[in-house]
Amino acid sequence: MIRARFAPSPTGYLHIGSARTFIFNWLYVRKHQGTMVLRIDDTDADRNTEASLNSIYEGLNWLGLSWDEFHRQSERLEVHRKIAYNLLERGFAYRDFAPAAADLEDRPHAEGPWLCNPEMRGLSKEESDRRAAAGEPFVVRFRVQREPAYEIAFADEVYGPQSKLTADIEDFALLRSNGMPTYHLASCADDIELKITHVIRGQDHLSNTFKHILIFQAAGSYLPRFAHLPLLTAPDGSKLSKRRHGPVVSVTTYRDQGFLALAYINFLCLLGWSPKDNREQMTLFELTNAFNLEGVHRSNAVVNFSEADPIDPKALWLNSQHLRSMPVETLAPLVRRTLEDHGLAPYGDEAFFQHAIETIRTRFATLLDFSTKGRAYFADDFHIEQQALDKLNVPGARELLHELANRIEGDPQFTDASVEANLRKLAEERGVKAGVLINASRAALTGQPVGPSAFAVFVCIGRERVITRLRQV
RNA sequence: GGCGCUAUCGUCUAACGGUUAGGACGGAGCCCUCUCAAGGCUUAAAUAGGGGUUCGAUUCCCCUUAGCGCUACCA
Repeated sequence: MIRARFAPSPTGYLHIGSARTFIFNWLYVRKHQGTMVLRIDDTDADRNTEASLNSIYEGLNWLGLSWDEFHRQSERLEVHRKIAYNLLERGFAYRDFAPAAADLEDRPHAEGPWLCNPEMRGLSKEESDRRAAAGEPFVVRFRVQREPAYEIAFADEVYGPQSKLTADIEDFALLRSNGMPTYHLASCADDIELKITHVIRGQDHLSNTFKHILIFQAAGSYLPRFAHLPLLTAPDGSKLSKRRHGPVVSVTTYRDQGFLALAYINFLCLLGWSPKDNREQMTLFELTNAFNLEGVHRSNAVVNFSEADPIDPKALWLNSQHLRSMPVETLAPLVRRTLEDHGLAPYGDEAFFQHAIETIRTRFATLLDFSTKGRAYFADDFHIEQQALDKLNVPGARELLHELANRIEGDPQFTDASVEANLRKLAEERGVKAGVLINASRAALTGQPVGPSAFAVFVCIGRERVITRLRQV
């Protein structure tokens, strides 16, 4: 039985890279009928905020992918400490009474990495116990075996065989001087306790995995399988950060930009993974079936955005593809929600509503378009754009539209074909090009210079409103 | 500095050691057309550099270069 976890730390909103990690975990778990564990890694009290936790939920909820178990590390501190003290007891760890390095920059890197403080590492048990009992603060460090040094090896499901000498691993901290566990300890302790079988996470942890294996082994635990994911970067190859790249790194931005959760998931999946059969647009079902760790890349993927164009064009394209191909019954509630969020109460019944969506969806890229470019299809208080105005300002156009309204009023059929016949006849009688009248009609009816076939628009908007709008210009 | 990872069109990616190096986004052009999309067709665009191994390297090995990650009492 597969058990995988997504373990964000609440130090910001849900990051686009974290979202992809969650999605890959979810896909893997669902494909193998396993258990998805959501674990909040909040052991760093100084940096964690409740606001950030909420924003992570917000992002996760929008994606709409569920989890089966939920845990918070801050509520599991005893589990972590128990393991740390067990390691201390058995000599796999020791107390370091040296004060924390005040300034990291001071640490001389010239002669290689810092490995340990030999004085502290060499402290006798009696001495260590005595100083601890006297209340001296200390950090618990893992005693990495170096004499003889040996090679730690594991096979990453994505990156393949990995190995590292213990001589290159520093005595990392397990417990801070305030008694809180570090990430390494808490993560491994919980992975053990929660019986996690697959650790699927960002590649930034690839080299940390050696430390984790040390902990797993010292704790006498089985080893989960590891799969590391390539990182998502900015176009210049740098790490995505809010400070430098702004809202493009937050999942909620895409939601607010009118993205469909599925399209966004689809887009994220294609970053660092490929079904290898040229498929691009895929449903959740297809993604779940196709997903495998073999298809995951080893090199980082760039999220393609710029200041002028903050959304990756491919994401936008994928969104428009889903927008036009998903079942209209599924899309309709999302559109309604978007309209309502923008203070619009769409008129008409559900059939009318869905017909309007069908009429315009192929030329929209996001849900937001329905409330802007598509406003006239759902409400009467739309604004006529300048370019549309230009089409209405053609000499004689308004009079023709008024006449067209009269003829439509007298048309018992009011179909695509009958409206077209009426319009073309009128144009011919008055010696104007049909196109001019067609464009003017669309402008009057929708406030837009462009849009669907004008005759489809007539039928979509409905006779009463068509007549009213044509007479109003 | 040390250790680790990575390297195919601008971007996302495909290619049992043998392909005219394929697809998609974006770009350009054409068709369709009442506008704009959509759709169809065409087109420009890549194996980082150097050595090996091999009859033959995008593919395997080494070096260089570049990028990224870790090297915290952050995760």
